Formats: sequence, structure tokens, C-alpha cells
Amino acid sequence: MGRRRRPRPRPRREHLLEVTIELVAREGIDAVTHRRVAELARVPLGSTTYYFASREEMLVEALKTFGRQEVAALQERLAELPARRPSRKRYIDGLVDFLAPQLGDDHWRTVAQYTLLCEAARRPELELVAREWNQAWWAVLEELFRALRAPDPVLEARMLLAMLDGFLVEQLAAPDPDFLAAVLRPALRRVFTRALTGSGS
Amino acid sequence: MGRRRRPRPRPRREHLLEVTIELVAREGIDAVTHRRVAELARVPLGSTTYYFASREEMLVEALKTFGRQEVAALQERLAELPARRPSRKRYIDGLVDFLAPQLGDDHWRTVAQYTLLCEAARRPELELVAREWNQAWWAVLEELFRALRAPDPVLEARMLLAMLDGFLVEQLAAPDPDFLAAVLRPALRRVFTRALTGSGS
DNA sequence: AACGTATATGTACGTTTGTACAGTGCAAAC
DNA sequence: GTTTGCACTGTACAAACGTACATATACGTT
Repeated sequence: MGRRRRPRPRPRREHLLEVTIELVAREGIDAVTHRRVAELARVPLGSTTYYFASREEMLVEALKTFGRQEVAALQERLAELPARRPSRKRYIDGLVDFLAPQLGDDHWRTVAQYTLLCEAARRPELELVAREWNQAWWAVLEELFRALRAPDPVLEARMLLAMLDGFLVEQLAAPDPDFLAAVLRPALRRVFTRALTGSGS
Repeated sequence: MGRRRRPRPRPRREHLLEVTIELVAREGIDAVTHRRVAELARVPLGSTTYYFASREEMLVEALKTFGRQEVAALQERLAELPARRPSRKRYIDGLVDFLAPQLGDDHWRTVAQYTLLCEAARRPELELVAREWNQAWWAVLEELFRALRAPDPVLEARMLLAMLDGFLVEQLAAPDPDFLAAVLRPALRRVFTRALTGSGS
């Protein structure tokens, strides 16, 4: 919680992990080599083998750390929605605001996120992080639908998360500048309206 | 006519592309090297440089071809749903049947699909294929909702595709054996019921 | 039979890669 | 003041890599 007032001395290791993730997102996993990471982090080559036993470990560690950071960020952001008597509109705006940066400035973080999921299909060590990430979101959305007195918050949450995932994945490849207004907001409106009326089997 | 040695009915190049995609899905893009591809395809190393100008070209070509194959497969499968007077149940079953293999035998194809999308975020050459894939699905689902007389087939289709994408991405990392019955089918039921009543803004 | 061309392959070369490791500096312990 | 231990780094090297290219083969044309 209490943030150190030292701006400089961030541990080397964490810095390397950050650079690695950025590299994964911007240039692909191929680009993650000891030398490239060292160059971007402005540390000597030896550092990369000092802090990590192998390239594999460096990469996996970076992905895990990143995934957990995203979960933490989500929960932190969640705390900013106190919402005693939540309105539907407020939640829609909240979600839109939450997703908006992912389509712009934080675009590369989204790329990293879904690259992580793809990689988790192949690497058992990443399965847990992927699962944690899903569950964090489910919890958030489930809570949300519960607060809105939706009849079936659990399924509702799973459906909404899937939809948001899908939208982000689509935007990965072919970003649409008008996506927020043209698609996301209407879609969310529809989801919330329906969830509240409880129509459907 | 074949002298004696013509066991290769399929052109070499296509075979290399298939092997490349399989490698991407099963071992990651890292694993795609000339030597590894040649080994798996059981062709001499020289072949890989003969058919492709560079590793880059081989990889991109493989991803593009794969993407287009998936689109073709989708439309082919679509033809098997003639459905003059479609019932809701029939479409649900159709979609479930269509997605089911992706979670089992064809799991690695799904991995390849979303790896392709991630890669398209970084490589402009892949943007078009990604877009084509999206549009093919939109067309299919839009048609579907239109046939069912849903009030807003366009938005409906976009929402459903996003949801399906999302579900598949989730299953990538942490496959749930009971996913079809426990999540997908109920979710689809709900989507279709709602779309037909037309509730929502 | 001789030739020409497209297809195909084995080998070799310069680079990049992961990683080991001997060495350096430096602060605390003695 | 010397020793010790540890955080750190520069260098070296075998292995793997992408790619060029000279050579070989197959086959239609002449």
C-alpha cells in the first residue's frame, strides 16, 4: 500500500519483466531474446541470465506477473465503484470507461493479455493465472448483476465476460475507431436491459 | 503417370503450410524454424527455402492460408443447414455441433485461430484475413437471426459472435469438460429467446 | 538422343542465439 | 587492513539459425 518515495531504485528483476512483456506485445514472443531484452532495459546482457535461469523462465515469469498485475488492477479499479444504489446507466458507463483505454493507449496490454491466454493453451504453468483472471472478472460481473437484482447473475456474468473478451479480441486485429459508440455501448445497453427483465429460459 | 515413386498426391508447398500451422498451434511461433518444419514435413531443409523466400513469408503465408481455410470450412458447413423454416432449437443444436469439435479434437485449430488474431495485431498483412473471418461469421449469424425474424439481426449477430469468441478463448487456457452442457447451451438458449422477444433498447 | 527448363536438394557460411563462467567491485564482517 | 560474500557484468563458445547457391534430377520438346 504505502508507496516508497524512491522513484529510482526499482529492482532490476521487475524492470526486466516489464520490458519482456512489452516486447511480447509489441514484437511478438519471437523477439524475446536475452540480448533484445537487455538492450531495451538498458542493462548488460549478463543481467538477464543472472536473474533468470533460462529464457523460458524469464518469459513465463513475465507473463505470470503481468497476468496478476491485470487482476490487481481490475480489483483496484473496482474499488472506485462504491455504488450503494447502482443504476444501470452508471454500470454501463463504468464498463465502457474501463474498456476504453484497452482500445487506445493500453492497446498493447490487451495484446499481451490475449497472447498470454493463447500461450496458456500450451504451457500448463500459465493455466492458473489465466483461470485467476477469468475468475476475477466473473466475480466482478456477478456482483454487478447481483446488485442490479438480475434473476441469474452467474450465467449472466459468464455471458457478458465472454462477450467483452470477444469484442476485445476482434478489436485486436482490426481496430474500429467508432467501436465504443457504435457497438459496445448499444450491446451493453441491451445486455443490461435484458438481464433485468430476466427474459429467457 | 507415376513411375514408381509418386506417393505425394499433394503439392509440397501446401503440405509445408499445414505443418507450419500445426507447429504454431502445438509448440508456438518460436518453434517455426526451417529445420523444424522440414523435419515434421519429412522434406529436405532446402525445400523450405525453395518454396518460401524467407521464414517470415512462410509463417505469414501459413497463417493466411489457414484463416481462409477456416472461412471456407465455415461456409461449407453452413450449406449443410438448409433450413427453410428454421426452429430455434435446430439452430442452437447446429451451433453447438459446430463449436463442439473446437473444444476437443480440433482444439489445436482453435489455438491457431486465436494465435492468428493476436499476430494480426502486429502484422498488417494479416489484418485482412482476420477481417474476412469476422465478416464471414457475422454474415452467417446475421442471416440466422434474420431467418428467425429477430428485430435487430445485425447487432444481435455481433453480440453473439463476440460471445462465442469469448467462450472459445476462455476454453483455450482452461478447458472445462462440461462446458457444452453447463455453459454454452444455456447461454445460447438465452440469447435466442431474448433475440426473438426483441427486448432491450 | 540431345537439350532446356523447372523443380528439387545437400551443403556450407556468416549470424544470432542461449548460457556458462571467470572476473570485478564493494560493503559488511572480522 | 584484510577477508569474505554477494550482487553484478563482460566475454566466450557451442549450438541452432536463416539463407545462398552449386548441383542434381525429372521431363517435355526438339
